[in-house]
Amino acid sequence: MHQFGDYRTYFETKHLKQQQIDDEYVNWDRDRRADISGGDIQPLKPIFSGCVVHVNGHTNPSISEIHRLIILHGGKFISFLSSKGSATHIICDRLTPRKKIEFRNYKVVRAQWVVDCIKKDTLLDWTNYRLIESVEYGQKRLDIGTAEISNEEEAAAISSDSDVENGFLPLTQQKEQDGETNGLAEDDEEVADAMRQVSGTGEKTVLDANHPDFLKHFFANSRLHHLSMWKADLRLKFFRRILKMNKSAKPKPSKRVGENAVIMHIDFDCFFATASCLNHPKLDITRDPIVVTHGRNSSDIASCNYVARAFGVKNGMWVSEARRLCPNIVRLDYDFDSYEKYSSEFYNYLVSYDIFDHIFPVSIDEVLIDATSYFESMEGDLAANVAKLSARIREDVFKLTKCTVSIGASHNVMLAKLSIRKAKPDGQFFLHDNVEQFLDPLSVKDLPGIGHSITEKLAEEIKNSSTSDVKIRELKELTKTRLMSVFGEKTGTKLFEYARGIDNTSLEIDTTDPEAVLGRKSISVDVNFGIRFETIAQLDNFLIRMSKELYSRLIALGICGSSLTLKLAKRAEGAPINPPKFLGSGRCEYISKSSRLGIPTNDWGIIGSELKAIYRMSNVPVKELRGISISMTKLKDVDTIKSSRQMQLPFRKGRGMITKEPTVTREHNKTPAPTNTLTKEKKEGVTSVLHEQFGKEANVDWEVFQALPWDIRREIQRELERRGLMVKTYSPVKAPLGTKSYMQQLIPTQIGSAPKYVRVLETITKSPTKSPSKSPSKRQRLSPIAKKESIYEDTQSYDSSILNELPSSVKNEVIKDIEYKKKIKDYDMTSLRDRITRKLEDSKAQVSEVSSEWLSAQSTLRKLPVFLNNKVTSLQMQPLLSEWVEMSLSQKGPHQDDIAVFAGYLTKLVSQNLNIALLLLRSFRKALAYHQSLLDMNSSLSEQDRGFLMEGIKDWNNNLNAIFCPIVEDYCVANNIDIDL
DNA sequence: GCGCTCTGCCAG
DNA sequence: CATCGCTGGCAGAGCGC
Ligand SMILES: Nc1ccn([C@H]2C[C@H](O)[C@@H](COP(=O)(O)OP(=O)(O)OP(=O)(O)O)O2)c(=O)n1
Ligand SMILES: [Mg+2]
Ligand SMILES: [Mg+2]
Repeated sequence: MHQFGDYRTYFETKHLKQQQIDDEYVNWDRDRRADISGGDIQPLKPIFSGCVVHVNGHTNPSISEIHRLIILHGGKFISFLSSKGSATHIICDRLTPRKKIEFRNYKVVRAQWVVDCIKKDTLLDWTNYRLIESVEYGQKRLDIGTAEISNEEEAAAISSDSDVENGFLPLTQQKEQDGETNGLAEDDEEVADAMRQVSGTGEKTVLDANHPDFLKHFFANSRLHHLSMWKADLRLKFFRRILKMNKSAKPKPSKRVGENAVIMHIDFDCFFATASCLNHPKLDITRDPIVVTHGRNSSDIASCNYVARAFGVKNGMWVSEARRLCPNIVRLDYDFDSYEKYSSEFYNYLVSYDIFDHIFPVSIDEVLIDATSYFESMEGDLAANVAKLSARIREDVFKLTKCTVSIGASHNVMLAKLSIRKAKPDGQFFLHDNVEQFLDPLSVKDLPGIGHSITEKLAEEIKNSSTSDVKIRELKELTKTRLMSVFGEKTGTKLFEYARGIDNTSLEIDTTDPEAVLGRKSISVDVNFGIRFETIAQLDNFLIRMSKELYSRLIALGICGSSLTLKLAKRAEGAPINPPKFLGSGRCEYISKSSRLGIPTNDWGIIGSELKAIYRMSNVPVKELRGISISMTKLKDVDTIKSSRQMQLPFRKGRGMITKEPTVTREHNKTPAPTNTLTKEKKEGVTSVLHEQFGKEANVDWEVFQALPWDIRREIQRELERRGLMVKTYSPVKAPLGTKSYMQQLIPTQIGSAPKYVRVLETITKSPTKSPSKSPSKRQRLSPIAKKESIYEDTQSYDSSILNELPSSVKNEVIKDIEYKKKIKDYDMTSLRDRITRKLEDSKAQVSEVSSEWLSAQSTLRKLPVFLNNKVTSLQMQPLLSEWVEMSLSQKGPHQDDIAVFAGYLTKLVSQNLNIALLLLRSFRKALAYHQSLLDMNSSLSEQDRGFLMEGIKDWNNNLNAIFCPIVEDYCVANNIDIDL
């Protein structure tokens, strides 16, 4: 990879340079024409705006001519493909079979297209110039059916082996006859090189989560991601709409339940299938069995039409299963843009009615409407009126979207949802009388909110035999008490009431709850696809990318959270290493762990560090990971945080702030993208503040510093180092092992006889484990502290040094490793040790040894002199405290003198810098939680050790809760600060 | 009885 | 090659206080 890394850099640089040259050329040309025409120039129409064009092989006109034409008309030209997807069009007059597959996801178009576009002065439909002719799909037997290149290419790819069985004619491709010799006779050597990059080993396609662009790529293609995002957007939009309407003093319709209420449930029929099918006029949604999917076997079917359903095909089913049921199934590609478009038409139409009491978006293709008032105000027969409105809505929506919707109506939400099942497809049904007869024969599974598990459990409860599906008629025979004892209070009641047609769900969105103003209670990023890691470093990188994704979403909403949860999917016992679905998660066991951050944040550095720390407490080997979810709860509005006493914190506002590396944003996100410019301004601002402070004193506001994005922090840190205001050795960037220096401060010479320090020697040494000469004495073994420091190197962001909660965890892991090495065979531990050794080698630092006497001398420490040392800043305390906790644990807890000293210190700190105080308390909790978990999972501890540790942890917790926490709490109460310890 | 964490369920 | 198994809310069990 290394050699290719350089190669790639070369290309990237070259790429950037070319854009500059292109821009210069465009300017030059404009000036030239201005000269010719005497200043009065007609700017060329930017017909290729948005196009990124790449030329492959020999073309007519030539590559250089195309290059010129494209850039003069507003397009971009790239002479190589740095990664898939960077070009929007590939211009090519000949295509080898190999290239055909390589370019399957591009719009491959003949050079004449460029010429004709300029002739017509407009961007012509590229499909008329596509290199490969459209496939005929007159017969519905075809296993394809899209006009998109990708499917044609698929067809071409499989034609050789399965054309007979699938019953379609291979494409006629005389072009392929040209073969390699002709097609690859590149006159542009650079292009050839670039192509080798793409097709060779150097450039990997986005496959698993290790690729830097995996998240972007994955989310761009994930239907479930789209569904979730659309839903959240809609909820927010309608929530805001209600807020606005309430403000404009419009009396909100009173809630009505019972006989009068009319709830309408409107839902597109097989939405994705119908919408995608509209891209293919030759297909008939009412006759051809159609599914929307990515792949051909273990790929999910997002939506299938009603023809396919007649065969037993269902949404969510795999293609292989569907094909078994219906061999002639036609697979179509997703078209998320068009789904969004149709949905938008639909919702705008509904809003324009302005007669409904409530409009409640359920999903992109589905709403619940409370039309009680409207029908109350109508004359005549209710059923007739409902039918009339339903028919009109269906008709109008079809005119707008060419998609059919169905409508179910009844007196409550549950019955409306059931009614629509009867209505579909392309129908309507108003359930108003004979409810019991309607319900009785239905399956319990049909009830909304009652899924597989509950149904199964109920089946066990009712019949002795399992699985046969329980009808509502049978459900009614169970008493409410019985249901509640089996399913719990809520679920039991729900089952009981639903069976009798009772449902009091209101469509009204509660805007009175102050918490509801945020529109949500949690926000999360989940990935359970493509998760395959070999090393913890890969995982760490991915966690950072996840954190950045979460950060962008928090920023987009202008919120922060103070509780973070990491959920891991671990390959289930007995599940195959490679599940049937490529890069899927397979059968998994789920483990979740949450952490209170103390104060709300959206900083990805903090989030990332925290996640790494949580993971390390999880005891799940990286190789076993199949999925990762992170989620923020206890959300707060950024403005609320700002106005509530913690103003000094530089929390980012709703928009316009972003770290240097722009984070992935959802493609459909309408929020204006934050700009880098603002970051720069911000950064300069911060730096100048810092300059002022330098003038006064070397008094860096660590609190502010801590809350900054890591890149800014690093910049400031460099500045501080330059000015000698920050101990350089605290920087893992420049001196990874340097933190040893504070160990020297921490443990002064007064203890014991002939103290031996951990020292970092600058000498370059290959093998740190074999350096007896530099050792003060005794047997050689790696210092746990030295190991700890080397771990820091794994993290690339500066925040990990100052903010990381991890140190104590990892360090203790290592200590445990050393102490109980013989007893522990844990996979993770071993790999951790390897990692450390390797890291030490990499860092080429030689660490001298700590004798066992020295270690035991430390554990008898009674005071931490650091408290008396004014030179140690508050933040630098953090790692020291972890040391303290750990040392004292072997003594069944901290010494009361130490507690008193720290309590005194804390009392002062709290008024000076609350944030740091909170951070320190958190360190304690973390360290204790970690030790606790070690204790819990390590069954090989001796009873004595266990007793010591248990007592120590208990004692610590008592001290923490009885002494330290009240100090902070009292201060906060006195100053009216809202905290969450 | 209350609040917290963790797990499971469900829908689109 | 494949494939793109997300996300948020609610309920319940279990635990500490
Ligand atoms: N397991 C699922 C369920 C749904 N969807 C997507 C595709 C669906 O088209 C869309 C809407 O979901 P519906 O439940 O409304 O299903 P359909 O619209 O496809 O069918 P119908 O509503 O006619 O039952 O959500 C999905 O991707 N995966
Ligand atoms: Mg639908
Ligand atoms: Mg739907």
